[in-house]
Amino acid sequence: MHKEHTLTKNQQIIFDLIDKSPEPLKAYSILFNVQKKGIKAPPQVYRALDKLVEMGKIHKIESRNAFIACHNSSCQVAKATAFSICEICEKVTEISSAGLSKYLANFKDKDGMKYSKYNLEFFGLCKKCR
Amino acid sequence: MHKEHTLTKNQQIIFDLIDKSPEPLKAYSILFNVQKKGIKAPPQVYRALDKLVEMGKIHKIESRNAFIACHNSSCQVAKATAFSICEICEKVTEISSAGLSKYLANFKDKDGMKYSKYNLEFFGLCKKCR
DNA sequence: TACATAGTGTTATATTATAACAATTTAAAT
DNA sequence: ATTTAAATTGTTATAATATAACACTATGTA
Repeated sequence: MHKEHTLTKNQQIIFDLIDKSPEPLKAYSILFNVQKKGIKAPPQVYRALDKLVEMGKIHKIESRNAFIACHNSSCQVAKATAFSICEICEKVTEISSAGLSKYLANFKDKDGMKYSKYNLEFFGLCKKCR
Repeated sequence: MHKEHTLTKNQQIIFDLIDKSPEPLKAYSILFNVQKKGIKAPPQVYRALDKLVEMGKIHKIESRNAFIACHNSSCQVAKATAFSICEICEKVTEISSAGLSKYLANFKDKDGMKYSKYNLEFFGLCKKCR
């Protein structure tokens, strides 16, 4: 178990915004929303995002270039992420399934290779959109 | 079984390039490589890429913004993709594991929802890079 | 033929992300 | 407390990725 990270000012501002958002946020949308708090330029946003991702506080949804907060308190989630994405309303939900994460964490390819990290994105229609 | 797609001129040029490449290619790298063949502007490349992805002839590696040819003859691969990515040399391999695809195709989340499509990216070190 | 659909060529621009460098803050170590 | 190293910040500029919009051409089919 590693030390709890304390967020820096910019990290905290940006994390709070993402954490409050019901949907994944894109970097420039974050930028526009935090300009009133003094964060004026893209590198400030991207640096904070990078650190937050490293810490596992947020995750990047690769297929959408957007970021959501992690609500999974597990330490491993930064290295083992799974999401469901609705192709209509774009709602994104982090999947936490012990079965799934166990299966993937133990998955070995043909050469017997195991992996240290994975990201899985499922696509379909959410309940509302069916 | 749907009709075999015949590739159009631009699609064929771009598919051939990707298919011959040992590594994933990025859109602008493709563009530079096909300019001598008369494909001069980004939209021509992106349009061909979009169609090729739709057809399942190539896949996009989301975490890398790059494209590789599908060598999996299965019809389902466009909707069910898994890759291993070496974090040192960036080698990318498409994983074809019946067990894995069966597991994921049948995966249901907490709400009992099934998904029509998924993309999985594993990260680690390949044999050479360990 | 004529009509619809898909593909092409082109210019411009939107969106996403990083390089580079100076200044400041923080943490830790004498 | 003072110094030092490391991390963070602020800033400008620019790179890299991707799409909008519109005119035109090719292809398939009624």
